[in-house]
Amino acid sequence: MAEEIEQRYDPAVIEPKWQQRWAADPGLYAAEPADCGKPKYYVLEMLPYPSGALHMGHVRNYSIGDALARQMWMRGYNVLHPMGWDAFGLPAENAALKNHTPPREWTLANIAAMKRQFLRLGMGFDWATEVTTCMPEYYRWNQWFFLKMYEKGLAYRKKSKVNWCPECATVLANEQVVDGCCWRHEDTIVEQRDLVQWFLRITAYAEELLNDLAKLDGWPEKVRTMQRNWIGRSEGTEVDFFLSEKVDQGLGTEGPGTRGEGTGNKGQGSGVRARGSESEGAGNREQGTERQADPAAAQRNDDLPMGSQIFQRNADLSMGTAIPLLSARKDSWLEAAQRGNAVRIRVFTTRVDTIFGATSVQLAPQHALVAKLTADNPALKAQVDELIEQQKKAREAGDLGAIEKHGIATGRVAINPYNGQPVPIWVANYILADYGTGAIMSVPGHDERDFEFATKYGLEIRQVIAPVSESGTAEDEAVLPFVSEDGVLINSGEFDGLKSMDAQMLLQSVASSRGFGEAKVTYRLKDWGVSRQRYWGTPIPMIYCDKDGIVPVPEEQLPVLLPEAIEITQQGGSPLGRVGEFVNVTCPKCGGPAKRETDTMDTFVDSSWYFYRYPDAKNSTAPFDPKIAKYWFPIDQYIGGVEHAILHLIYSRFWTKVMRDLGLITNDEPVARLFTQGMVIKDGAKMSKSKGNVVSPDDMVARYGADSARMYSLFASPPDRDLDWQEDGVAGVSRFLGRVWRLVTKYSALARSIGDHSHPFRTNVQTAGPSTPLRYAQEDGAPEREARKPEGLSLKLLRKMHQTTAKITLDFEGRWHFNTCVAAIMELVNEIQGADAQLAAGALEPQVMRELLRTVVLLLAPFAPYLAAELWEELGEEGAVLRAEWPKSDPELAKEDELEFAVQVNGKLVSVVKVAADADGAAMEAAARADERVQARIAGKTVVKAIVVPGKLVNLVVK
RNA sequence: GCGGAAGUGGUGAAAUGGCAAACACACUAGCCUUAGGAGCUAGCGCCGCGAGGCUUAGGGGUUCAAGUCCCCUCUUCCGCACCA
Repeated sequence: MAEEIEQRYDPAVIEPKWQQRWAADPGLYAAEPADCGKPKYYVLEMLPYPSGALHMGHVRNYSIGDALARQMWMRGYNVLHPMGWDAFGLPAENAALKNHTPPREWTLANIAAMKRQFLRLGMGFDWATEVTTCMPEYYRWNQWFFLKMYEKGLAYRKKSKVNWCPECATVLANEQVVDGCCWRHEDTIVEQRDLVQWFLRITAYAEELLNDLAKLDGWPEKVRTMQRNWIGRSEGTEVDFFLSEKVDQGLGTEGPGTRGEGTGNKGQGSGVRARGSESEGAGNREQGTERQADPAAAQRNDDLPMGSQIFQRNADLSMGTAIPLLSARKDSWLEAAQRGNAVRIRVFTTRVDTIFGATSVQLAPQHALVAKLTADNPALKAQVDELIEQQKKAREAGDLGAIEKHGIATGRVAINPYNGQPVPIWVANYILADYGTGAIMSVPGHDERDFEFATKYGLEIRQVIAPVSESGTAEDEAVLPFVSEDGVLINSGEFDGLKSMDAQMLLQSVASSRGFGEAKVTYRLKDWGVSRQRYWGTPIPMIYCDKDGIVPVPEEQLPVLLPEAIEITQQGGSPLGRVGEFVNVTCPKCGGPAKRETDTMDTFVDSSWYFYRYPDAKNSTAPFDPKIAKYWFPIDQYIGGVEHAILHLIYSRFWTKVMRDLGLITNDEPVARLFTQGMVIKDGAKMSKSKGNVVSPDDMVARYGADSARMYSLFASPPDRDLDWQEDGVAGVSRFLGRVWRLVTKYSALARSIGDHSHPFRTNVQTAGPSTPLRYAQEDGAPEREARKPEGLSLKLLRKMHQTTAKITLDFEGRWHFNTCVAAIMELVNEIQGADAQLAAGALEPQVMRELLRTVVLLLAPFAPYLAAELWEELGEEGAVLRAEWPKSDPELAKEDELEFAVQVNGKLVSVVKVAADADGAAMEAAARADERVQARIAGKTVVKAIVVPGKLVNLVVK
């Protein structure tokens, strides 16, 4: 009786037992040195933030990575599988406010708690290489990197408009603003503030970050697309329009930064006029003309060689002659404007070929020139302020794209440098100050947005691109706006007849040679603002001296330690600013009194390079040894949530390139293969406290054991899809593991009874390296034996076993459908169990039984490590199952000797027929025609055609 | 609006263009009794007593053959969104 009770699968007994044994063997999950002779495999899961408890998303993430790591160990690789803590960050400060626990204490306690969870889950991490980013041993290297970047001009300070989260009381990077709100506080609208901030010059690598995406063929296309969009490269042209009057004698050659005082008086009342102009059609053009202050511009028509044929219409472009001719031409109005230092309005456009269709210039409300133009015109300024307000509201609501277009005519006029034509200057709420130059030329004939705007305000719409007909000639008729770049220029003076693309190049050359523009590549990506006005982060190692200005902390003085025992508040700027002994230092240059930077670094700095630290985690003289990094990098497989597709992964790529240029590493990219797993959801919704649908891993482990929780998270759906957590499913997996346990314990004595552990039924015995997984290998030292062909039940079960092994091995190689892997093991176990009556009667030789049970345990080992360890021992095997050799599938034994195939008549399934496995197509067809049900279907009809797919099916087409 | 992914039983899901629904969950019936979050047997897409027919969001197409490929529509999720 008592014995019977003991014979139940009880993870609550098995798992703690093995957890203890593993804890006593710290080398178990340790990677070996580079010269171990094995191929390396670096498998990494994204490190968690130590919030205090793991959630189901973690369990899933780490179950995937751990299964992979374990399988690679079994395949003989030198596996690095580390873990660490993304330990800086705001929640620690919030906790400090709430509970009066110092952030450090709170964080370390959380780490301890979560580490216990990891250990209880049986995750195979090498804790000897643990990295905790809030420890000085780690963050000193953040500071070191910062100094290196400062030396190379990659870290710089500037005042700028920044995203400010009132809830966090700190600045956010662009990447951390989601729909106008804080990424941590979805309901908190991000404000814009002017602050002096430290930036990392990620834009210096924009081109490489973009181009190298092409190399990352082991990354999901989705992530690459997201990064491509985020970088947002756009090729175009910057062109100066000239203000037809001088705003300020002394200045005016800059674009958006133009300074100067508006003359003001001329603009008075123009805003009112703009509204009135709606009914005037093209009247604005006249308005511009009459306001022209530069007499030279009035001569434009005489200056333009409208009829001259610098190159022939529709003829091939001859740049070589065209450029010098055009460049040498002298337009008196242009010369006058340039000589007179006329104020330039620099616009960015990707369609400079449409510039003859520009019928206005549109400025962002926050464009520097707008302030000058409205300085003496309160009415106009009030209207501009309204546009700014609209833009701000739209930005906050997150739907800048849906903003209703509003604009105001300034009453001023700008001159198109290509033809001297005046166009009115407007201010519009759909123009962004921080993209391009903050100003555009509006071409309503060939741009959707400009068309909408021009229609609304009655601005002129002029067609300058004609679609090309099939015969290659220009068609003058087109529905406007015609936005295609597949067209030829019309109404564009001497450029008429050029193809759009050719015209872009030519117009660019003309602009640069005549000094009013240039080709320009613009990125959406902005430099990475890393200053945070918070305490719990890496102090920025900079000192401000009245005499010497900005002075970097000398390298030998690192780390700049975070002071302990300070009061955390969210008021009055950075908490460090109130710690006198931290702030007040002596200047490293002059020895005089100076002050430290009191901002800390964005925590994404920590996670940008933490994985380089793992292989050399104890290094106290460098962030890591380049030789060690060279061996381990790039990471072979990185696994994490898709929510890090932009932030973490683009920063990490940037950091890698910087480290490469510092000579620390040789790889261009940190990660060869990236896998983004799906979310864990419950009842169709993301788990969250507010929805009350959170499932705790501790609960699951307590009720069903770690193996069941882990295996369910792999079984319930393929890893890239979302997983719906159903507790009944966990129970089902637990029952399955119970069946395995009963099966193995029932026959383990039999399996153990054989002293000779060689395998009687291996047909193509040969030694195989880790990279040839499907080949068969003999166990170490065992003598080769004569192959025997198994029969009957042995054959049936061994065949299933070899088929299962092949399927799972293949899945690990790439497809990663671990759900069907688990299902396959279930099928195998079901089949063995289905023969239990025969097994109990002794139908199998002990060797076969042993081989079956042994293989089941080995196949289970990546998914249910505790049970596998227990049963491995139960089978009398020595050593860790983790280091046992992954089973090899023997194709001979996996092969079926009977073939079942479908027979269709006119594509409809009629029968299923069996033939010998080696039957050819003719034999299959004959067997198909002989089948009764098939006969009934084809009787009295003619078989027109017979499609035979060997090994698959026969389809008889009849009439 | 643009781009991407997805849509299959009561549920999670499976299926290199070749027998749709493997493996589980839930459910139903029966057995067992150590009455368990246990085990075993059988059933379980829909219609139909049955023979048989129908079925992968809806509609079209390609093919001997389509859940799978192509086109259109609908729905859900994700990303991007006046980026000039």
